[in-house]
This record gives sequence, C-alpha cells and structure tokens, in this order.
Amino acid sequence: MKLTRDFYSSNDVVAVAKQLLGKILFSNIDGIQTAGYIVETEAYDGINDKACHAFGNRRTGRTNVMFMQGGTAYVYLCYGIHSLFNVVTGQKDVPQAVLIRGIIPYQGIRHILKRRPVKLPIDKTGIGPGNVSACLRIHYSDTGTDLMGNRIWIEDHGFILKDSHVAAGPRVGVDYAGEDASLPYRFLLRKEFYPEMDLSG
DNA sequence: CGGCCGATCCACT
DNA sequence: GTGGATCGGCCGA
Repeated sequence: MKLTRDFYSSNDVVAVAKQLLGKILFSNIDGIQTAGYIVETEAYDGINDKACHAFGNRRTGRTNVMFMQGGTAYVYLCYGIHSLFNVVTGQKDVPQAVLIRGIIPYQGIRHILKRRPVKLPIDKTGIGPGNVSACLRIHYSDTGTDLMGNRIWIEDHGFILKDSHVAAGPRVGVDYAGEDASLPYRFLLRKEFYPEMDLSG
C-alpha cells in the first residue's frame, strides 16, 4: 500500500531514510508506470547539517520545497546533467530530505532498460542517484510533486526490514561539510536481503 | 552580471 | 584512474 503522510512527517529523517530501504518507488510518467525497490538512501538533516542544502535555514527558489510538509518530492539538477530525487520529510518548516541513491527495477523493466543508454546487469542499472531518476524518468521539473498523488509515490509491499539487513556509512560527495561529512547517514540494504524480484515486467 | 561549482555518470586511456 | 559533459543555483561585485 502507498505510504501515508504520517510516514513522511517524522522529524527523525535518519530513521525515515533507513525505513525507506525495501520500499518501492513508483512513477507514472507519460502513461508508463515503472518502479524499483529502494536499496540505498542518504539522510539530509535540516538546518544544522552542513551537507544539507537548507543548512543555516537557507531558503531559496530551489530549497523552498524542503520546507514543505513531508511527503513532497525535492528534485534538483546536479552537474548540469543529472536529476537527483529526494523525499522531503518532517513537519512543515523542518527542511529535511532523503536522497534515493539506488533502486532495483521491479516493474516495467523493459521500459527502464530502454531509458538507459548504458547496458548493465539488472541489479546495477538503478544504482546511483542520477540513474534512479533516469530509470523512472523523474526530472528536476518534478520538484514539488506531492507523493500522495499518482505521478510519483512510494509503496510498502510488506518487506520486513531488520537492523541486520542494513549497512551504514558516510555520505557520498559531501567533503565540503566539515565534521558532518563523516556522519553515518548513508544506508544500504545488504544484497543478500534484497526482496524477491519479479523480473517479468 | 560574471564566475564558480556541484548530494554524478560514463567513455576512454 | 582521469577528464569532459553541461547548466541552474548561488554568491559577490
């Protein structure tokens, strides 16, 4: 079933980032529905996290979305090429987000493969935050999309996550964040615990 | 208004 | 392992 507003509204973004592992990210773009199991996330913890775009309570055209109620998409352009998809979490005016860094294709796999210029094994094709958006055709113009709607959303199909399933480590590419660069806010679902994949799509 | 740079990916050596 | 692609956001003048 689709995740509710309550799920996203926790102000504990680190816990939400962990709980998103094993959930399924869906998009329905141009009439094509595709989805993938979330296997890698990173937490960005609001105004006190130097790695977070909203650090220091910075409100700009780009970061305003992070201040919205949890359950909103925050998508931005990185390196002029890649759209990076985040889930806004927390209450209104608490600017937290979870970056989705990796998915395993679950639904519409032939469409997903068609969207990728590079041929990789099925369990690699959705790894990397730019690749997540490419697989699901999420674009930075989708920023602000309500995840309660029918364009981009996340479902729980009953996968039970245990602490032993999760590996944690420092976030990627945030060396500029000083002491916050070493926080263990990156979470990966260990491969041996990947949910059973339905590769028929 | 100009300049720098990024929560990256991929082709190529 | 290295470097090019590519452009909106952000900051300082």
